[in-house]
Amino acid sequence: MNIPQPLNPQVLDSVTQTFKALADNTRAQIIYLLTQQEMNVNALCEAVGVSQPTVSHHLAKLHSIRLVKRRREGTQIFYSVDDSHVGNLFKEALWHLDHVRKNIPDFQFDHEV
Amino acid sequence: MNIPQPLNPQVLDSVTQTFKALADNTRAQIIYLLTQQEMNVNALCEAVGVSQPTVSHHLAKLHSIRLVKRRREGTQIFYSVDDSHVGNLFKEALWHLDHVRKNIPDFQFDHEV
DNA sequence: TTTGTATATTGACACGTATAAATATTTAAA
DNA sequence: TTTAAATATTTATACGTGTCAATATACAAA
Repeated sequence: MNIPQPLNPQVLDSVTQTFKALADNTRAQIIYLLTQQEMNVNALCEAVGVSQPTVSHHLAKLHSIRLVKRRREGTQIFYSVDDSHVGNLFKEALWHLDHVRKNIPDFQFDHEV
Repeated sequence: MNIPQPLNPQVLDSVTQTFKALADNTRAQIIYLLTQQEMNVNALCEAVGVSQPTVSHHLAKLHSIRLVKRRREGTQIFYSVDDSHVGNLFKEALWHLDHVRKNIPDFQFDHEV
């Protein structure tokens, strides 16, 4: 029985960083909203319900690993997801949860998206 | 300009929990190995390079949210990924990183998987 | 330049969690 | 029942990070 080769450390780090970016309620909500349409910082603050510095802090992190891109328009800055894989990541997660819910009836998962 | 409706809190929590499970080098490596083939705890310890209690701790977490399933064979317990979406999540993350690498040449990402 | 608005950065704090050592549990074999 | 091997649990510790308040910066209008 041969053991499969582990993922090389640098790729592993990159993958983990990507998942870390989505592993927080605030950032996940931000990303979800941005998969729907581009939004500026203030709109995100109201929609997500956290302070402006907190939203900016998260956006900086998301932008540093290229999960979102930005576009200036006067004093405002509009953010949007950087590529389609970001939305796909979300979809796969939701599908997994759907799989779990179907196979384990009393799993805590409220099903309206 | 209408603001999209945020993801409902319970679904958001579930999604975030799923990403949290992959947002750690040790767990991500474990999941990656298990997408290749089922393995027992000891084999995972050696392959990942952390202590047995640590591996068991992570496996318990991964199992609690149904990312992995287990099968007993004598004194050993073999773990494997619970459904195909788990592997797909990984693939989407790698594709995103590939997209980043292509569009931003000097992005720190070593490209052999 | 001055004023106002939008966004970014800094600093401090509280909380979650990854880790290993020690211990407990489970199972099979003697 | 005793012994050994595999896995799980408990405990304590150290580190990372999400949050907001205060402040700084960028831009546009007057």
